[in-house]
Amino acid sequence: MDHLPNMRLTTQRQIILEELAKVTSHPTANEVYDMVRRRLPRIGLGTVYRNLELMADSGVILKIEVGGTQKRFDATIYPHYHIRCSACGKVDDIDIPVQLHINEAATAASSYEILGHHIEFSGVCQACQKKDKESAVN
Amino acid sequence: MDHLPNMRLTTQRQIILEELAKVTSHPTANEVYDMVRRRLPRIGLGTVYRNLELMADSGVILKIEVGGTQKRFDATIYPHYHIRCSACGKVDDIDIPVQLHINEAATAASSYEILGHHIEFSGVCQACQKKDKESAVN
DNA sequence: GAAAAACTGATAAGCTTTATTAATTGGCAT
DNA sequence: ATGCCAATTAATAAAGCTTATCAGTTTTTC
Repeated sequence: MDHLPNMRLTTQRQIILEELAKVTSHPTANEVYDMVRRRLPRIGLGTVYRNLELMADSGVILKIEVGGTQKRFDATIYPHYHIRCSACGKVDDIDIPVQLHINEAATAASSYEILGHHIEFSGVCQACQKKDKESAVN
Repeated sequence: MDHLPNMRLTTQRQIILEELAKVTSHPTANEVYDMVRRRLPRIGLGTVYRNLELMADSGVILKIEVGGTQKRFDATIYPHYHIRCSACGKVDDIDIPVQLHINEAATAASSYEILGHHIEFSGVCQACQKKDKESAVN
């Protein structure tokens, strides 16, 4: 949120961003760490955490805090919603129109100063639907 | 989600539910633990976690997984949305109409089997708005 | 009333995230 | 180019939240 005074463009930062931009899954910090480590084997996990957090604060990437215990990150920063598989925990984008009007409804209904909203759908992904059918046969 | 074979109504379970029903905040497991411990000083934290999880699975209470790292619980189980203060992390209910239509939109837009959705607003609560103004004077 | 099942409390273990610190690096002004 | 200094890094420890384990207890069932 704040101004970022002298944010250096380090190798680590560049590669973290590049790797995150490669995928459309919404990796956790640890998953990003695994991806980046293939190119920078000596990078520390703390560096990945720190930079993901910094980049999210500066708006370069998106931090997604949905169901489940872990934070996830996304290089796609335009407003969009997510769906999370209740079976395997996978998170995908879901392409429905952004519901601008509900922020106004929220402003009217609450004493908070509204900053925004996020919608998270829950469902069962195709892979897990298949698994369910198979195990139902037993 | 599953059938719950012989779920006993233990003292611990009753008191956890009673204490949760007393508040409209959305306490974390640890906060529930603190509340319950005033009446059952020897209860274990694991028991609180286990029972909150069980009751959420059986639909008696609601498990809320919003921004922030901790799970929160709510004795109010009718569908409603939440707002989270980005400054202090407090979670409140927000009373706007449930957006039934977006589940259909999601079904059309995705290969997932849609189970439901949740909307989380982010904002600044009144207490934190005051604090902001005070510190802005400095 | 005995056997089976569910549950508890205590504790340990697991996993994610944050903090600490000495060493290194990138950017800027000489 | 060179040197300086703040920002950054890697490594590690520490912290925080949640889940697993298990012996002992309570409840149910027959």
